[in-house]
Amino acid sequence: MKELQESINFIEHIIEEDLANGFPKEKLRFRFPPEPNGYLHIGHAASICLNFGLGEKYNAPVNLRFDDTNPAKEEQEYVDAIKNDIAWLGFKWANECYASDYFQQLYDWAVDLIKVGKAYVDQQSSEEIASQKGTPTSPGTDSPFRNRPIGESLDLFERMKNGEFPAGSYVLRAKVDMSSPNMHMRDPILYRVIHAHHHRTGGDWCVYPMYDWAHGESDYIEQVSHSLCTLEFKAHRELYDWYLDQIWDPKLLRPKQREFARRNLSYTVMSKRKLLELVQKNIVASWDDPRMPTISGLRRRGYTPTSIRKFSDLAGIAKRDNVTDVSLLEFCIREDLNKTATRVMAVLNPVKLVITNYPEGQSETLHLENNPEEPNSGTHEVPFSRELYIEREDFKEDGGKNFFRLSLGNEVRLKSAYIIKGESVVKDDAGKIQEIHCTYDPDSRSGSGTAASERKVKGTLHWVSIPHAIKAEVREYDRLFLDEAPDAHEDKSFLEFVNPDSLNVIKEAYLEPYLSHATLADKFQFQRLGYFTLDPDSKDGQLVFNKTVGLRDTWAKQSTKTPTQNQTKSKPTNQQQGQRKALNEIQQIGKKLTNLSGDKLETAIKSIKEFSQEVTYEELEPLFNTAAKKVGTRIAVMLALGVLLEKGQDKTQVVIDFIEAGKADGNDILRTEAEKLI
RNA sequence: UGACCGAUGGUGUAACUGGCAACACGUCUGAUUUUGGUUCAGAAGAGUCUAGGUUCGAGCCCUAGUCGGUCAACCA
Repeated sequence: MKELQESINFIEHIIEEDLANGFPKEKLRFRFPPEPNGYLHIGHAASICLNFGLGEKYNAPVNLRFDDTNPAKEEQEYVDAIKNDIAWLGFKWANECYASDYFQQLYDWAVDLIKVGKAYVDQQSSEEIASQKGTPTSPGTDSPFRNRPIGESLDLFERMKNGEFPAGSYVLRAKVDMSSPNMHMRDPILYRVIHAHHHRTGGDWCVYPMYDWAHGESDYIEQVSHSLCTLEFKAHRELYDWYLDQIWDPKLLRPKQREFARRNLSYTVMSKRKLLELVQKNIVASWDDPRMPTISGLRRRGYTPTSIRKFSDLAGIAKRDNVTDVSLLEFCIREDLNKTATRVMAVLNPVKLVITNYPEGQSETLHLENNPEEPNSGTHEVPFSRELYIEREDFKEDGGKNFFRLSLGNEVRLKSAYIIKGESVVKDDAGKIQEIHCTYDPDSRSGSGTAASERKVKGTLHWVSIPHAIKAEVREYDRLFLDEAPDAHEDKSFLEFVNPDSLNVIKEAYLEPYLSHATLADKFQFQRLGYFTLDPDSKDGQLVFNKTVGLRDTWAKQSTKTPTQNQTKSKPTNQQQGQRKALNEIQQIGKKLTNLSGDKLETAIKSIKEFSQEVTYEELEPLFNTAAKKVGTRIAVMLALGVLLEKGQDKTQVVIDFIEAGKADGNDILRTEAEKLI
């Protein structure tokens, strides 16, 4: 019996291999190392879920370590936000660490490096240092201070630390290799002078370690076994290892860095710098604007921790560049909310509905299921009366066959209430519908058990009772960018693709009164519309709801014959195909040829012949060498050759040889086609 | 014109030391449904960037290309 084994990613493969090679499981340890200079986004969630997920899987500790080595950019506000986000996602860190906790140790090690001649103080300008660095294709040159006496470097470094020099005046550099093909090895800077207030160490330090120096050594201090980071740090690995070599005690664990691809999401950007720009330019209101791909933005939008973790899980971890479709994220939140959200009714674009045979002044209390997916979720009360609001889109005077909603002369059910029939409309001078008049079947009340209540009608509408309804603001969101990968255009700024209609505010929506008790923690499904949650902007009596995501809507998809998403998506593909050369088409079709038969085979052969009209002999000839086993391609080439011969191509020896080879082949189709060309 | 990564349906990932290319999203049918939701049943869609090679057998191995990414901050 085959066990259905859950597939593991390449990082887990590495860990499994280490374990298999004798690495003790109890020494596994991970870390999530954010720099507190911005808010976490859905891309970070991939890293968080990877590291903490590994911790859960192997029962290993995971540290939260703030990489706070640059006081100019980092703030306590970000530390707090990051901790909040990770905790919200449901992860627990073993230790809350800071690179700044290790400043003294790092400094001491740096002094040791100087003492053994592996570091020196340089006093050139950053421009000079940069120009000496060379380029990826040409080696660098040594700094004139590279061989400064050890004692002098020691003295200068101490004075740097003591604040005797202005920022930018001196740096401490590692003495590695100025001609290394790896730019990071060309005497990288270990320390620079910065006079700025640090969020934790205040004014204690005037020198701050660079990333490479701080990061690997922090991993070592914390005895992190697997230090996982994104691909752009791949080139840093050599330096990471070199630094470790200088201080590593073989009795202790030696961390190892491995890299994975960062996660991108379609129709948004995923870099802190760009997200910050959106905030600063007021394109969005804040870091937690519900349109932002930040964890805080998604939270405010109504996403749940479960949905984000599920997304990270489904999206996976690998090493190639990627743009994950937002539809996967949307699937994850719908899946979660479908199981958990309380069903309520709300009308966003109202039109008045009058039930003419329902007694004026009367009202009654009906019961609405809280969640049909959850049998024990109970019901809540919803008032019903003679005058209701329904969605304007839910009525058409003459709906036609495929319109399942209310129209004149037709019956629909009002959700959890009665079956009604459209009778007439009242319009204003402009022809806009003011009221819809209908009659109801008093015996059809939902749940009454009568035959009338169990009648089948085409559609069911949501509604709210006008005299009982409460008003609220509802904010609907669309993708922030109109382009699938807004920051992938070399010639254009991502800002050019901002969607001007990403926010739609409905000032007056009508909700059933049950929603007056909504809290920020509640998740609702506005029936037939989508999932909604309360926004923190809400005040007493002034509720504001955010639309998290709409329900799947196959009807809208059918009726709007221009599904924008798919069209924009398929366009480039079509263009590419349109531009693809005829020869490539032939090869492509040819590959499958041997798997086809009957009509499909005929069609394939026909289209190969069509494409052959656009192929020159010069293009085709190289394919005569196609390996014998690639029969499909050879058949395709044979077919194309046939077309060229018909057009007057000479039968050279090369051609004859190819045909003869075809005649001798074991494949029937190839033989037949070859014989036709004798 | 260097070094290092990467390339599998529209998208994201699988395929343990070579053995019928799998899963999810998305798309399309049909059934069920007091949400045009959910659920259920099914379908289409790639022969694994190209060309050679090794092998009984290659997405996995070898060779040569092509395309994409990363690397020259006193950022991380």
